[in-house]
Amino acid sequence: MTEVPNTLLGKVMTVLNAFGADDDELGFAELGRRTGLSKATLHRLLGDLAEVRLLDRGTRGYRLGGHLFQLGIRASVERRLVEVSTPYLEDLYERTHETVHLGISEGHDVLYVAKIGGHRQTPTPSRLGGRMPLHASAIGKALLAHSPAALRTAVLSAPLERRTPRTIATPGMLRRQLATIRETGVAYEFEESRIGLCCVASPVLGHDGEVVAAVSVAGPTTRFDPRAHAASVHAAATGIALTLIRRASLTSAH
Amino acid sequence: MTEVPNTLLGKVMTVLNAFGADDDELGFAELGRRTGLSKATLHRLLGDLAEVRLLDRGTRGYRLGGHLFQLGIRASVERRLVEVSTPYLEDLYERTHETVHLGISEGHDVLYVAKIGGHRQTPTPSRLGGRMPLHASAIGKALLAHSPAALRTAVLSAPLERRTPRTIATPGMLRRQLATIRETGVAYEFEESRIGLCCVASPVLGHDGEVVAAVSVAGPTTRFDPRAHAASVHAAATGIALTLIRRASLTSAH
DNA sequence: CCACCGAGTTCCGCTGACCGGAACTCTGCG
DNA sequence: CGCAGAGTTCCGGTCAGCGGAACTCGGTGG
Repeated sequence: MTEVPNTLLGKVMTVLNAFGADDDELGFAELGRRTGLSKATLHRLLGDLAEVRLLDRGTRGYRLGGHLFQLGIRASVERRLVEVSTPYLEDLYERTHETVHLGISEGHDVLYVAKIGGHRQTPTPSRLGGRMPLHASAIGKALLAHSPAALRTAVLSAPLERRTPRTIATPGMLRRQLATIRETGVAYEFEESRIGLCCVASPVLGHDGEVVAAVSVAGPTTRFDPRAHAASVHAAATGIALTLIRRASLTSAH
Repeated sequence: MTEVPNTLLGKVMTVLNAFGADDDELGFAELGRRTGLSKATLHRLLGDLAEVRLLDRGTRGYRLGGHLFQLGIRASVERRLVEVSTPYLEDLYERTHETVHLGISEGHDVLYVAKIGGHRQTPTPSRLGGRMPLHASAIGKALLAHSPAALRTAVLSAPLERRTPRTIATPGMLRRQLATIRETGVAYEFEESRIGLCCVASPVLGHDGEVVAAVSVAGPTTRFDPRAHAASVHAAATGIALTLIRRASLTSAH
């Protein structure tokens, strides 16, 4: 865990971060366990957070509140990314009719920030707001390959968690793949995050080459050939990148 | 403004709420003006907020932080709504090729929570996370018509802000429209939020008739006939409602 | 060159908001 | 009935947070 200063804000963040991507509602006791706060403190804090709607009271506990959603959707950098990307993701979906993702890098994980997949989408291990280790998915590898060296060595020197038997779990193998990805701008994944699932991904690069996000298309191993869609994914990622840069230069001009 | 208790959390919310949907970055002084906090307090608070990434430091000030985005995307109720709705919105977009919106009711405003519109989308006055008075748009009227009587009377008795010359600004007229909408389940708008723009909207109702959200399709007055798409919009809204209810009964079963 | 202004930062002593241990209520369960 | 786990309330001590004031810094104009 990260070092949490003993301040109100620190406690607030501890509570909010106690909610994982898959948690719907958490009860008082569960939150107590996860945060390590004393009952009295936690009780008061939860009450206060609910009052400002950073948390909502549910039937069986608390959940992240509507106000949080409202604020989050306004976070300008990410919103801009989502707004700009959406049309390209739609295109990509219309072309492939497979599940399309947009993810950003957050710590040693991918954070999924957008997803388009139609009604009969192939089950992916991703949820909006969900996470996946960087090394265990196409989108993650695309991000990682173009990340600063510091992050890459950090990930490579930490143990590589296996999500499936096919997850790349040896640093050497991963390092070689990343080199290839950095050259080609395309990352593949064959059942590395979930059995039965294949992906292609491509990075969205900013105006001085730093990686901003990555786009991927995922489909079932049986009928989906990632290579067939590499060009489309790459084109979408490039399109997003160009639009972002154009927008940025417009606003900073004034 | 709402009464803000003199507590840290209260100040935090004051600061975060100082950011409007259109604000990108706000400077120290501007935040001081909007929040009314003393310089010393504000300075410390901003530093702390930046440290936990509820705010990010930009080149010319502060903006809502990445952590906020991450938490917001996890707020379960809204995330579920977005996840369930997306496929239906995609359908609607593929069918109409016009800008599609999803909005929820928040105070006396619509809050736009999703938007699909392709590259050449017609300019709408909405942004993701943006707001619009309930009475001044199709999506707002759809929400309002199915809202609890208390909200309706509150909106009807407050002055109805004009966004264009065609905005419905007389309570009588609005009340009559709302009655019709409640019967038909379809709301129209003709240049009431923005000149040149027409909309159709339909409410997404929960399992005991309460309104959860609303869907709309918007297009330019010149080539867009809202009536032509009423059925599609209504179908999408109903589809979302059914899926939401099905999901809810599944989780509450266990 | 200085005087002025607005933006942002630092200092410091006072104080009440926040802390957490402990005692309490309220369930459901065997 | 007694116990265990969830959640709530009480209360005195203390330190995090408060804000006035004095400061730096960069720009502007007289």
